[in-house]
Amino acid sequence: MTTIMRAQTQTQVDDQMALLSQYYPGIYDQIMPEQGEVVKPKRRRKKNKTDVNSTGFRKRKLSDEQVSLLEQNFGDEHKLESERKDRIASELGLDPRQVAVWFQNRRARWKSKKLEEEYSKLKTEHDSTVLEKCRLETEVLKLKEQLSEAEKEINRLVERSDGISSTSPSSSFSMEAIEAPLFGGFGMQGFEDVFYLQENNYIPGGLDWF
DNA sequence: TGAACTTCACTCTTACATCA
DNA sequence: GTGATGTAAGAGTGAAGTTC
Repeated sequence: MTTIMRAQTQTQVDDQMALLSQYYPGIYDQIMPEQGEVVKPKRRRKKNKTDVNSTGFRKRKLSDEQVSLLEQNFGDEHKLESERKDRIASELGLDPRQVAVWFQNRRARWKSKKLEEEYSKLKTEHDSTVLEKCRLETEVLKLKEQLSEAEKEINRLVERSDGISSTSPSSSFSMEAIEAPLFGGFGMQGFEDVFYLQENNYIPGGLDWF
C-alpha cells in the first residue's frame, strides 16, 4: 500500500469511526474502549440484533416516500453532486451519507439490470440466428436432393436419346457438353425442350430457382 | 506531491418472503 | 408454527481516479 493509500485509509477510518460512533455506539465502544488507546477497527463489522441508529431505532428500510423521491432523483440524473446530495438528504431527513450509499447501490442495481437486459437481447438474437441457420441448412439439403434428381433425369434422357439415334450424327451429344453450363452457373441454355417450365417458372415441390 | 473527495466492485448483514 | 433458504436492500471496505 502506498503512502497515499495509507493516508486515505486513515482518513476514511477516521470518518468511519465518527459515523460508527453515531450509528453503532455499542460497537464503537468495543473498538474504542478507552480514550487515547488506538484500536484499529476490524476488517469486517459484526452486527447483531442490537444495532441501532442515532434515533434509537434499528436501522432499516427507507420509507416508500423516501425511496420514491430518491428514485425520482435517480431518474433525473444517476450522478450525485455534493450539493444535490445535501439537498436530497435534508428533504428526506436522511444523512447525506445514506443518500450517497443509496445512489451507489442504485447505480450498481441499474448496471446489473442493464447487463441482464443486454444479455437477454443478445440471447434472443443468437437463438433466432441459430434457427435461421438450421432453416438454411435444411433448405440446402433439399436443394441438393433436387439437384441430384435433376441429374438423374438428365442422364435418363441422354441415355434414351442415345438409344434412339445411335447412328445419327448427333450421337456425339454427351453429358460433358451440358455439365459445364448446368453445374458451372446453373445455365439451362438448350434444355428448354427437356424441362417443361410453367409460365412463371414455378415448379411444384421446389426448384424455385429454375 | 499530497490531501480530500468520489466512484466502483466486492462483501457483509438484515429484513422479509417462500416453502417444506 | 417453524426452521431453512433465497433475495433485495442498506451499508462497510479498499482500491483507484479526480481535483485542487
